[in-house]
Amino acid sequence: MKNTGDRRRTIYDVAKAAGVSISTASNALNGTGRTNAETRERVRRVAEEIGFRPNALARGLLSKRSHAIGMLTNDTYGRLTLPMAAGVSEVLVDHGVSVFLCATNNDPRLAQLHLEALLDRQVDGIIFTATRLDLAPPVQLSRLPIPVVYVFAEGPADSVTFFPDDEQGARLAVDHLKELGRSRILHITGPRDYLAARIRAQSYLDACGDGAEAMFGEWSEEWGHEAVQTVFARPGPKPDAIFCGSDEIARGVIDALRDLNVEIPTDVAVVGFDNWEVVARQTRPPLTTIDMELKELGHRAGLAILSLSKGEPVPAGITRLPCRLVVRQSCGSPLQSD
Amino acid sequence: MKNTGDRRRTIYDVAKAAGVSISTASNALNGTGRTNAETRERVRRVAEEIGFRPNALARGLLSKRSHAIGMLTNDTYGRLTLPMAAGVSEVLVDHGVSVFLCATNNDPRLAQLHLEALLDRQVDGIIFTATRLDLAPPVQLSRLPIPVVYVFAEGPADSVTFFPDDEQGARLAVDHLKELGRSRILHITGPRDYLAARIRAQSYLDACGDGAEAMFGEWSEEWGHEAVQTVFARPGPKPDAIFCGSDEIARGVIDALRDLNVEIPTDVAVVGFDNWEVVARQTRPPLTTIDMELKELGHRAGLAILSLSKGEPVPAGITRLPCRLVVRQSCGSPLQSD
DNA sequence: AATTTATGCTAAAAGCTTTTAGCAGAAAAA
DNA sequence: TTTTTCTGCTAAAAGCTTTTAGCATAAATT
Repeated sequence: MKNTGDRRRTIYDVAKAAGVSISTASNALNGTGRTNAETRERVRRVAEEIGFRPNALARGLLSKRSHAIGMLTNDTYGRLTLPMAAGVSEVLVDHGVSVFLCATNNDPRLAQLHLEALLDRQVDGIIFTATRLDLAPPVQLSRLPIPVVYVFAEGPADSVTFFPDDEQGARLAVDHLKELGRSRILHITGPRDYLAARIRAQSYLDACGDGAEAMFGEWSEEWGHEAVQTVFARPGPKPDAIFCGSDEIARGVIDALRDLNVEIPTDVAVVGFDNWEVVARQTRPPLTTIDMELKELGHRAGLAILSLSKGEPVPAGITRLPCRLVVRQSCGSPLQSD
Repeated sequence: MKNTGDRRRTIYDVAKAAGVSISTASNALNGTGRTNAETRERVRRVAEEIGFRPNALARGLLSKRSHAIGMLTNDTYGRLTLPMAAGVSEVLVDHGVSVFLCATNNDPRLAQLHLEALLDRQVDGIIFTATRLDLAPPVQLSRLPIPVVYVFAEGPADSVTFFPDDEQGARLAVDHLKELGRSRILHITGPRDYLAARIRAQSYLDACGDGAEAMFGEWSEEWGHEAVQTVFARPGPKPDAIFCGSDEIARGVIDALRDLNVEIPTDVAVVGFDNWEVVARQTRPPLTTIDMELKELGHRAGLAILSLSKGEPVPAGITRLPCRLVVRQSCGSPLQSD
């Protein structure tokens, strides 16, 4: 008597098969109202048998909660979005909440279209994410009737926002280098107009004090390569460690150092930022780097939007989640499996 | 009289404001039934004014079509999934269809959970995607009441499936090398138990004939590096071109060649596979490679599931979409901007 | 014995939309 | 004039669930 595939079973089918009314069936299944234990069991058994599953549309229509949220991203080739989206999805699926993924391509028309579709679908909330921390969303998200959470993206002043703690991450890198006895630490990072780059650089400067130098450039291997060549070509003392603003830069740095016959980590230790495994694992030697815990960011954002959608209070403002140091072999630490 | 944010406007509000019945309002808005042109315009204007947008839940409940689909993936760090998902989303948003993203992490329990949630939500179809072509889905997808499309993943024999055309892609690479006058072409690729690796290798062998050699190993830079060392250490003629099974391998190959002071492309030309920009653009010289057109795969899968969900016929079986040669500088072609 | 309380169930409404069937009135045909 | 056709609208049903209000019956209290 399993569902024979002709059409989905409804609670009406359950009620009929169990010989009770629809309301009793509903009460029995949800544990609401007053039901005899025996009836309750019977209804549940019957529901199980015929393969009844409540229609989420009907349920959402009534409760005005769709148990779905939208995730708006402007990143399409992103190593950032998918780990976060997976984190969101992972933490919400156990609460019966599904995630609409909307890739806006940074196109305002597309963003507007997606936003309207999400509202029409009565989503319980929206998570906005971007590839840059300081880029405004391509669409007006502030006066919405549903909660919005920003993750890896800047929202209005009083919004709920999650960022990786760039300052702490940078400190983690510098402290690690210092603990290993390095004293002349150089910082090579991305463009100065990226907030994240500025924060990391400032944290590095605060930690290293006099003689510290932050070189801003591009988020590319090429820039890392070029910066190293510049530094090693000019007169004066050479660094014994380089803290890079991204793993890609670190990769360029490592290549350039090898070209110069500088030993890693003996002569110069290198730390990256991102823990982008496919890069960090493949450098020679494998790269010690900072992980931004993207999945955890997704978890937190998911839980926040869940609370907000239930009307529970969530502290507004920016929450910065700690980064994690991933030790590989580019700093001369005791070799350890990763 | 714009929506003041207290609650969403319903068609009841439209009807009242326009002084007509609910059915007339619905007919006017959808162009169904018989309506006077003047009334129709008035209703539409009023709807616009008060910011009415139909509730997708109610609509879906009635029509039994939710205008949403699910995308099931077992890849979480994927450079593959997001471009495809973006392609799907992009092509469907204009048809009013939204996409649920479900990351299964290759965990059958999670996959089952997601699948049930999707069915409860009455999705119109499911797109399954994986990181490997020949991996079975972690959950039973065959006897579902809704259509399923497989993309970059293997489905049952009679299912609708989209793959990149690995054979054509490999041929593209080999032909390109031959046209440039290379004759001793070597193939370095991933593990033999990957279907894609076998297809590409076979295509390469067919095109190159006698003396061709396919070396199977890992999908890693390290393997590319190691393979080159092996080949150049042994006696006998050396290749004048290397076709790599992935951009990562190509990267390792290029590094190893540089270590051996072999000039690229003068002595050896290199072609990759993936057009994974962040790798292919950063090698020195930038890598000529094969693009699998992941976004286009997403487009096609999206259109296929759309047709299927409307009951329109879609040819079953495997459709292989052509790959594209991306010329950069690792083969000695005339330098061109990319 | 008469009244109150508790128990287990059900009918009906609500949530929002689309579709079906059908009702008046006007215009056209007989 | 009477009958038919057409036009423009509306009431009501359907889609599936949860919740509210309430109805019998049995048990407990006065």
